[in-house]
Amino acid sequence: MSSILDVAKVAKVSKSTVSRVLSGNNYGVSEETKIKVEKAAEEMGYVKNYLASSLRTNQTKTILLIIPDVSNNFWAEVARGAQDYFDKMGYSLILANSDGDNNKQLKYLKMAQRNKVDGILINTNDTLLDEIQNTGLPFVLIGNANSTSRFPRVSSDSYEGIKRALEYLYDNGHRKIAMVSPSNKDSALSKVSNRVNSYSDFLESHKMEFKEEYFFCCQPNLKDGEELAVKISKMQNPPTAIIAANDLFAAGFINEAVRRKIRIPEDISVIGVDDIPLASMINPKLTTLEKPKHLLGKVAAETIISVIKGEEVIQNNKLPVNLIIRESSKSI
Amino acid sequence: MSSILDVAKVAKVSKSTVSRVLSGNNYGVSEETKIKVEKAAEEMGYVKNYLASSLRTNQTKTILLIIPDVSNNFWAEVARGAQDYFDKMGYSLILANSDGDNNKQLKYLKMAQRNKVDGILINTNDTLLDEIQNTGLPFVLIGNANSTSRFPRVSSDSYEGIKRALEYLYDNGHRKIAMVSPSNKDSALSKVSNRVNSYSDFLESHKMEFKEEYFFCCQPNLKDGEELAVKISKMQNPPTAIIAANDLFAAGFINEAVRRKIRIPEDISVIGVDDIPLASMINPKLTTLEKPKHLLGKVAAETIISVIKGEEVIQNNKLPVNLIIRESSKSI
DNA sequence: CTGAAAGCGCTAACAC
DNA sequence: GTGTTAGCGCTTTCAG
Repeated sequence: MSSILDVAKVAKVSKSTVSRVLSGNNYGVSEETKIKVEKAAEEMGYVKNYLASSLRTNQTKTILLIIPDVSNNFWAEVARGAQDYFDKMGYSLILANSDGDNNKQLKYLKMAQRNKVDGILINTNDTLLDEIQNTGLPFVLIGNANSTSRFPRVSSDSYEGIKRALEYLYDNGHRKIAMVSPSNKDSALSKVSNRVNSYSDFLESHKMEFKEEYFFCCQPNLKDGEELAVKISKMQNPPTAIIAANDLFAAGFINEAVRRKIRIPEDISVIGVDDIPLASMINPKLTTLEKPKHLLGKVAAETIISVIKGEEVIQNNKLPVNLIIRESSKSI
Repeated sequence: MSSILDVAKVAKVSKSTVSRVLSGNNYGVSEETKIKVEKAAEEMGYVKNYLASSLRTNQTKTILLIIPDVSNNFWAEVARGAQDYFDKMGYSLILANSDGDNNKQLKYLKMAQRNKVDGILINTNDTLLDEIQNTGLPFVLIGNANSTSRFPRVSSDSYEGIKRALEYLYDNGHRKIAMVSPSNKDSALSKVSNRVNSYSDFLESHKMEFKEEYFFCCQPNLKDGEELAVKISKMQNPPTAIIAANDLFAAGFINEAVRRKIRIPEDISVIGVDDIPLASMINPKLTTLEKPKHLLGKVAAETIISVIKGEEVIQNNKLPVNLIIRESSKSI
């Protein structure tokens, strides 16, 4: 492996000059020597050792991304969006899966300091904010728009999204609209959830009553979707529309509902959230609130680079979500 | 940021002693001083700078993973499997998406050298093998079991898997079994594809004839699956079973077949390949050959670490695939 | 415009 | 068992 010194010898200059040329920092290097150096480096197939460079400059051009799980399509898309942008900017992306576990997140944060990454992109709950700050590293939070806005954060605008979905249902004649909140009842009702806020604000502004029986707290997975279908199939006065926890949940709901002879969308319109690939593959194709997954990753990536550069960034950047109307919903 | 020297001062020892203790390399350090050093480091919240360490030791404890696309569930699972293992071993995982594009792969290979990763995990076609070797870095290939076996490689055993699926269909009375190959006809028939080899070997050993009309070459996606359903719906003598290009393809096939009043599995049994989450969510639930995605990543990770250590590794490690029987297939 | 020299924080001979 | 010293390969003053 040839070093800067080898290049210097071949080009018959000092290694500082080589460094000046090769780091792009060639203020005050004559065009002539510049070419001489570049040619020498090219000829001998020199590749710069970023490790040594980083040790000096204290920047690694590497970002740590901490997400719950890449094998969840949502996070995979976010990762992809981020990596695409980083790649363009000459950055590398270290991937870390936390499963939402605080201990794992702490472990990765520690690693970040040792490995000297330039910044951290993380999806986390509010309990770890202090520790994140204590790393002393630049960071950007991803997701959880409802949380504190003291820090740079990019997430999707669920408040507006849910409102959009409710408007669509309302305009199509629905008045008995059930809402599923992917959180526990306490935090949901304590005004911490954008989704619930959006729901209750909408009801209020449309002179509708908040009914406990149309409000559900469930885990955003297939199983809970199926369970809700069971529950609803037994209701005397079931809703005519439902906004699911997410697409997976909606898929489970539809499967079980159909098994119980509830027709979708004739009996109940269902709207998912996320727009995962599955959404357009099930039958009926799912109407859903599309979250800008890839964009979320890209904007988060842009933001962390801005933070690193010391630029001013938006503290709580909410990306618009989009209602995709497919086959699982209809007017009444 | 405190350094090893600060710790040395506090503990009143030399920095080499500190290094000896903190790098775990404490041969010939008295228990007493060891404790003294550890306490000092702990107190001042010292965190080791791996950059400096790496520059000296020439190892970064970082592996580069080059896959086509994380937002494809198959690769996401592989990435997750690898990262889980690396994490346990104290390694970091740099993620790179190539979209199968040679130029992108080359770019990442170049990066690997500069960033001094300890090794490379890559899914690639055979055209880039020389360039990969030329990096001088340890590497392990992922996937494409049918390709050259001159290098360490881990992939799933499609030959055996397809055989298993065929046996299942045969034992259940099927004699008109169609095969879809996710490659073009030339390479498929030129004995390069494990899948096709497995198919023709099976036919031969069961005294069945290879019929052109039951052999299809398609892209492994939803659209091509739908198209094949159209084609098959028009056949005079359609197959009673079909092994799809993959699960996505199978989903497309089923959707379109049902639309054309072909009953699955009553009229045609269909078997997918991959076992993506979708497989168990569509109706009917898909019988499929499950590839050991997570395991693939894990074993690849294990293997690269072995290669780095200079240990002997299996050159062409084929992981067993598993037939999951669900609802899309039945006996005749 | 270019070179000499110091040093980033760590490890690894080599002494004692 | 512990300290001294010389770098790893680069960037960056500081001279000239």
